Amino acid sequence: MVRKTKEEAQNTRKNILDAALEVFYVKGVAYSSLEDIAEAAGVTRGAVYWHFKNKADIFNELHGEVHMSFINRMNDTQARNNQNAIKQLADLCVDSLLDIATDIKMQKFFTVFFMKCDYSGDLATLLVTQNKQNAETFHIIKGFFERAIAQQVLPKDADPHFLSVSLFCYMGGMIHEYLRNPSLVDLKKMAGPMVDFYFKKLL
Amino acid sequence: MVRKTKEEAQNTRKNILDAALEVFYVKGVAYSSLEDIAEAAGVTRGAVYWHFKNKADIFNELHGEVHMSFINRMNDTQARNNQNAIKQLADLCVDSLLDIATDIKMQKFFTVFFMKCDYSGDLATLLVTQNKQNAETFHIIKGFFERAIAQQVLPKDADPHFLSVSLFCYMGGMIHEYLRNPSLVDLKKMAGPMVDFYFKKLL
DNA sequence: TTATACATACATTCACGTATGTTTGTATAA
DNA sequence: TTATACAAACATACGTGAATGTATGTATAA
Repeated sequence: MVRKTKEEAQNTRKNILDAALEVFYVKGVAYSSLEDIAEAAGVTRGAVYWHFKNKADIFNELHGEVHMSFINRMNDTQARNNQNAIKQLADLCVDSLLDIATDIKMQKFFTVFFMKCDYSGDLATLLVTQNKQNAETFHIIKGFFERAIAQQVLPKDADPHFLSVSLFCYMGGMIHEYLRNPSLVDLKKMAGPMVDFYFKKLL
Repeated sequence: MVRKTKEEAQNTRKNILDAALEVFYVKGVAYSSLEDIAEAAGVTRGAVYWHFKNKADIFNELHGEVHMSFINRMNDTQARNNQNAIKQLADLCVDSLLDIATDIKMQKFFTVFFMKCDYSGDLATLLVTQNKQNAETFHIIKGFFERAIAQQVLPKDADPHFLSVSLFCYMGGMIHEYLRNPSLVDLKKMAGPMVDFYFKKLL
């Protein structure tokens, strides 16, 4: 039973990626074999090697997916640039956090990225990729602050770079701590107040 | 050439731990074999297995060391509890960040913990341990805020729990981002301003 | 017909845990 | 005090399993 249609092939590819996320989440990237992934996807390693070069390739693909969804969301928000940029940015932060707090797949993604992965060997290049993608995210955030200054929502002497860095660290820390210990940082309840706390003194 | 004295034995044990940190930092915990560590320490796997149960045991030991040094520092600061608690806490944060920005061994420690380790399998229990230890750290931080309220440095309606959580996330994010991309978050220069930025909101 | 989309089979490597060997500090009894 | 027994502190050797990448087989969509 082979030679599926192109559509079917794309489907098994997607199944492999979905299965990989699940296996990575449960066993960790380092301890997951391609056999594990294949089994979870209902195929053999042959199929996995047909669609992907190796484990790192699969992991890269997963990472790209998440990054894209976040970039798209940010650009969508940015597109409506008539409103108060600070409010837009604050809403964007809260929405993102609530998304992570709600969407189980997102949680699995970030848990894998933060805690179930050793960024060494083949995966070391991903750190470089992540830095580039973070720079992209960072640049967009900076844009919000710059527009806020132009809108005179922030004072002229506000430092967009500094603000972006601090916000970036704050957000990353929240996501990380939430995933590590949801009972300590209950994002569903605290996302709003936590973000407000950051933006409070800026206005 | 065997049966060293007790003192010598403790020394090789320390050598193994030092070598392990180095190997973990370069190759990642998941991709480091006990042979790698033994070779770096100038011994054989026999010595490693004599002093430690397995790789996870070594990693646990390393983690405990770092945690202890931080707890000690916090308790030392806390002991001088005559001063302004907020100022103490702020100084503590800046000092810790500068320490990490300066001490290469610390950087290797945290780089391994954040990016060179898959917390799965045998290492999964470390997440639980870390949570307990974080709770300890968290409790001490909370104490600072509570004393600040008692000192009337903070208003009575300030929420120590909330403040501790946000500070904890902020600090963790800074360390993580610094290690991932030192050029983006230059801790040596930004540690002071970043911490000030947080505490400014409180006063 | 041919390349696609896999499944199956194979060879190799590597790391792990354990078992065993060896030497010598060290405690104890005579 | 010294001889002796024991166990500490490793090194070496062994067996095993597991995962990897590739090579090959095969049925079918295009």
